[in-house]
Amino acid sequence: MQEFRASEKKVAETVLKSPETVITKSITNLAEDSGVSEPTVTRFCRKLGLSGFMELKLSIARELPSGSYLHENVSESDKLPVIFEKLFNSAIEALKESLKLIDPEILQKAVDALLKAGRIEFYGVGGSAIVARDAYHKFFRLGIPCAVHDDPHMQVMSAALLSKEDVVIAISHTGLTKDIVESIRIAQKAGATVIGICSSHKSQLSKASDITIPVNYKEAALLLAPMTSRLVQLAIIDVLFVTVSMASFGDYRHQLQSVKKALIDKRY
Amino acid sequence: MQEFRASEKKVAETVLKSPETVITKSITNLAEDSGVSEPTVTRFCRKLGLSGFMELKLSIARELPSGSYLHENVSESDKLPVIFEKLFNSAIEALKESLKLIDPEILQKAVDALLKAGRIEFYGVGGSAIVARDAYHKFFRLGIPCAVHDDPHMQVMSAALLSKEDVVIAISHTGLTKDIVESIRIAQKAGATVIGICSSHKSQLSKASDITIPVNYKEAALLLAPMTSRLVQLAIIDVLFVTVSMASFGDYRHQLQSVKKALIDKRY
DNA sequence: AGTATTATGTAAAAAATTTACAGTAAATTC
DNA sequence: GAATTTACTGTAAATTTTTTACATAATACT
Repeated sequence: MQEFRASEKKVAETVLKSPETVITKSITNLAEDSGVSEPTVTRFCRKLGLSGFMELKLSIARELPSGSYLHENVSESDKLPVIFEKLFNSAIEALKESLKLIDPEILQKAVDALLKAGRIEFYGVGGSAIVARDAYHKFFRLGIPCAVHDDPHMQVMSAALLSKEDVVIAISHTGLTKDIVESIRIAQKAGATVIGICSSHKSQLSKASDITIPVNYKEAALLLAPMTSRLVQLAIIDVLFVTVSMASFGDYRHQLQSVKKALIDKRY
Repeated sequence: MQEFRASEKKVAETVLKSPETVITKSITNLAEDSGVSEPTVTRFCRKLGLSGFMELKLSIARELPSGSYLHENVSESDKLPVIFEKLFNSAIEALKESLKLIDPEILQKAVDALLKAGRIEFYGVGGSAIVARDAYHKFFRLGIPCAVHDDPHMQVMSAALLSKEDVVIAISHTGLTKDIVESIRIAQKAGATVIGICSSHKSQLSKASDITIPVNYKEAALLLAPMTSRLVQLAIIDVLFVTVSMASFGDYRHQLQSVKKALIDKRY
């Protein structure tokens, strides 16, 4: 935005105001609406690294969500096909947004901690317990000593036994769950590093964690928030897991394969 | 496709062959590549319900995945930012594809069965146990008698006790897990309706189930398949849950609210 | 087999986008 | 403080792209 000249800023504002209408407009239209001339619009596009106005429209179209019913909550009158579409679309949007908003640097920090970890514990209660369990189910296969606790009492007991190299991954949608925050405080006292996964930057959990991975804090459809943010959380766990197993120079490869082999007889 | 004329089919083929290149082409280009004239391309667009070629390009751009690394597997040399992008993109693609491929009619059948259910049980082992548990965690809040079992022995015992109005939701990524198939056979013998959620049309689970919800059978990146299909499974559970709670005329509304209230003291 | 209808292409017109150029405003230098 | 230069923006023309109108070829039906 700083790089733009006065007239180009006008164009930028018009585009940002309603990107979805720009793609239907012609360059003359957009120029008029912004109070500038056509070549200015072209110059604006060039400055964005695009070949011209045509490409601008195309790249806006690509960014734009494909479905209808965007950022809409489900309502009681909705029938299944509509709920289906709304729900899947908001999940897709949440993942897209996270892809933009989550800083890979933070994830890398989390991975670094996990690679050094002597022991990894996953804490979550209620709905977040599922995510914790999923994480456990993955990391456990690498042969790293792991534990998952959805019982706050087990969490505090287990946390007290951790040591300096150990890592706790704490999951809470709101980041306001008292039990979880208490558990990680104890883990930290014991010297462990805490990775927090939650939806709010300002929550107790993110303040208390050593590394915070923020999920979906731009959520629009409130009713669907817990569902979509949980999908994002799971995807983040996947990223951490895949990166950890790749980063350790194939050390874990035969660990994973032996686990896979053990399951063969369980299938048709 | 049937509606198209010979020359229009040529255009359709060219577009389907590589949609991503069409958006960079001009109408003359596309006409040449398809061996037809420009107006034919315009006519083709009109038949699709679009105003012209311009709109075709835009709507293709909208459909097209935003990220790079499409349908690519993660490889050992990948660093975290790349893994992050690949994983999230394949999750997004999987959801988009499911949105197109899953027939709402089938989901509706599942909902109808669930609405009539006197008791709902969720079965899954290994990685799918997480999905089953998540489903339980949702439906249980509606006040419907529910159970989740990841232990095959518990599954068969519990299944034997079911009756005609009861429903089992069985989850298996491959659909080939012996234990699950055995469990649902017993549930069916007891008279229960079985809803199967799995990735293959031809799997044992889908054959054995009364209602099969297929997930992601067009998967490309094999290594990521279990991760992405699990996200889709969870999203489907969400759809079933939301539809069931909406469909019952708000009956469940205060059930959900009392559950919510019960949790207030657990937060800051 | 001839007529009618449908399908496709050619050429011209219209629309949209870009380029070249000119004028104005601002900034820098003397 | 004036002059010159540089940067910014608009006008008009040229080019490209897309669409429309019309003509011809092909197919089907009587």
